[in-house]
Amino acid sequence: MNSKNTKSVQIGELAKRLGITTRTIRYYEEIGLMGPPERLGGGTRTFNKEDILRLKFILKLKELGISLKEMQELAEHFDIHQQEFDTITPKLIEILDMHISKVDEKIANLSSLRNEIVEYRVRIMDILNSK
Amino acid sequence: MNSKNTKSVQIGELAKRLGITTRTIRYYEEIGLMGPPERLGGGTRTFNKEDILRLKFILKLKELGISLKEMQELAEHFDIHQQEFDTITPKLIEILDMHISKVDEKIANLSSLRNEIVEYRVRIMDILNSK
DNA sequence: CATATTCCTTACGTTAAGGTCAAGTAAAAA
DNA sequence: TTTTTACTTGACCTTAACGTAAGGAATATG
Repeated sequence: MNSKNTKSVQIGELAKRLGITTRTIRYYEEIGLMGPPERLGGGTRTFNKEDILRLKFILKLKELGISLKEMQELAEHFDIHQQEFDTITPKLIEILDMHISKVDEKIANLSSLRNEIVEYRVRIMDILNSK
Repeated sequence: MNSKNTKSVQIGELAKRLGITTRTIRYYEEIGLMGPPERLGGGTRTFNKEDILRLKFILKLKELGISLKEMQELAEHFDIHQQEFDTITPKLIEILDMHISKVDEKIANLSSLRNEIVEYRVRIMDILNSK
């Protein structure tokens, strides 16, 4: 079973739990989003509760459409890195607000795009019908 | 001036007119969207009225959010390739309709994403305020 | 202990739509 | 004619977020 840490998990198990691949987890570590986890004697990664929380947080932000690069910038500002992971600062609010605006903009763009397509469609239909 | 064709243009001029780069035009030819244009003695590409219309059409569809790959499929179905470029068939209508649905879906997704972000934001604000 | 499973690192592949040289010709202008 | 542009092909580069081996070591199971 487990020797020192009561609730540590290996990478495969963790990936399965979260519905992602091991590659994804290693990748997040690779680009500095996850910070080096503890390792077993042989080098096998071990993730504790905190690591898991952080990973879930990352996945949540990703779900919200925030890119990994943006998360890196986020991590620069207030340190997700240094255990103060749950000390959420106004900077996050700021970023979320920016994201809301971005989303609003995208919606607006898509709406006018939709109109254009519909118009174009109408014109084509007219041509077809006038033959 | 011009010897045989009255209104033929070279690639640089055409690119400038349409606000794109020469690379783009060559690329469209490369992937078969444009079909081989006529050439001068030395190999310089020459684009006639028809070529220009086709290119404009491609750019229009691109503006509408249709990918180059989709245009290729489009070209398979009814031949943009063989001068019947302006014989618009119902297949184009079909594709435009598909696109309208896609756009609608994207809008819906972004809307619920927006809600989620706002909710998340509210929760964070609550945490900050309760401190 | 042997085998099966999981894990490790390294590193190239993937997608879209071109961008960016580089080396070499052709055409247009002076 | 010389110089300056413009054009040619070929080939490697770019971004995001991983996918997918390859080859080897470690852990778990019978």
